[in-house]
Amino acid sequence: MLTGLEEKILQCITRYITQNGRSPTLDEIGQLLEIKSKGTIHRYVKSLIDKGHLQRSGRNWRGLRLAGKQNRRLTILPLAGRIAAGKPIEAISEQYEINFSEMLLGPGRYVLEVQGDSMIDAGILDGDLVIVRETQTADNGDIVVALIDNNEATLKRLRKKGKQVELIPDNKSMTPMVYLADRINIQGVVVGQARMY
Amino acid sequence: MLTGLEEKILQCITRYITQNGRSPTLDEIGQLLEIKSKGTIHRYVKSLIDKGHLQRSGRNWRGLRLAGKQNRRLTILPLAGRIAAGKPIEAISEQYEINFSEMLLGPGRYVLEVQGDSMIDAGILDGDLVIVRETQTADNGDIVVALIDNNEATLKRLRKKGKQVELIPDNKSMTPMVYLADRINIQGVVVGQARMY
DNA sequence: ATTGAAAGTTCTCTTAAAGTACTCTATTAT
DNA sequence: ATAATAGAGTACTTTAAGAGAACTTTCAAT
Repeated sequence: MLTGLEEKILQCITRYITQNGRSPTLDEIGQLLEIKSKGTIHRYVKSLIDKGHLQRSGRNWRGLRLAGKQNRRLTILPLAGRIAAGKPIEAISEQYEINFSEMLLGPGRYVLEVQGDSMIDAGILDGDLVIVRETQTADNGDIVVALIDNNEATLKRLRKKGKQVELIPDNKSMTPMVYLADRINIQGVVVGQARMY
Repeated sequence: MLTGLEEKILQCITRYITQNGRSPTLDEIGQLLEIKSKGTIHRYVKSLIDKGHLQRSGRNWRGLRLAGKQNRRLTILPLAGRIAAGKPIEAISEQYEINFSEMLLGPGRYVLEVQGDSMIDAGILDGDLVIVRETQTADNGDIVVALIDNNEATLKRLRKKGKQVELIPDNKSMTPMVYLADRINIQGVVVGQARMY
């Protein structure tokens, strides 16, 4: 069970390591999180180590490692290999693991069932589920949940053009719709898609 | 047997946890349910713990956990409603929940990464993940992992025709392949598909 | 090898927030 | 009438979070 700060610090360290390839110092964590006392940081880093989420390699500076102990588990399945949908090629290769919780977890995630065929060229079919991360902002090219005139929601690909916003269906037989930016509210961006047979 | 308030509080906590990934504080529950006294909330939370519907992990803040099956939680997301990919229609409906572990868990499940475009008309794109249930048998129309001559694996839709087996790519520009039944071994059927952006 | 700055560790002190344990009251159904 | 349910409120305890001082260890430049 992690407290709010422990969670924040773990995330911060994780991000730092993936970006910079080495762990941050206590002071750097403090800077990123706007906490002035490295004593405080140290306390929580230590408790993260105790709880098994981090490891310290020796006593080096920047010696923190991610341990990722219990994080996974429920949403992990063996990734058995690649399979050709084109020409038949090799089947099972090495044992890997695929972590669905990365896609699913995190605050502000929810699921929508898709109705209609407008995103069919993006492989999102009628009846599919999309996992949405709540946010007000999105980048060009993102698939977004957009609210039009605070009243109708739709799933489209986003393109911003100055004061205009284009909502583009990924379906050759449909045409993009253009709106003034203030008519459109982004509700979230699609971070995953799933289908059950 | 739960009283009305106990029921409400349990629901409230369940929803909060599935949405935010951590349990609410007593005050937050009170806010959501418009009850001013956290003493009252505490009384009912306690009785829910006594009755076995909730657990408290240590004495932490936000330390409530849903009892019962632990399977849940990580693989459950709120299903917020349907969204039109065609014409914009209504957004959020009632609060439902979608359980990914149904799709993911279970014996003999594994994941394959799809290579190639031969199932593109079924909404399975290059790079997608498919969740496969191991089995030797499959029905007509199933998407299967088929082993050809005990040597090459491929992902195709199945059609059995007497002594022949047809492996059909869901791609207009590709042609089905026909084999004698004894050259084909079914390895599994696709029960799910997922994609991460 | 020495040394000083940077990083890590161990404390104490403080405050705000959350949880717990009561009492008192009102309503409702048996 | 009585017991169960539901709510308000008060007082108290515990936990989370932060500041900062004092200390030790590591690293790199000389």
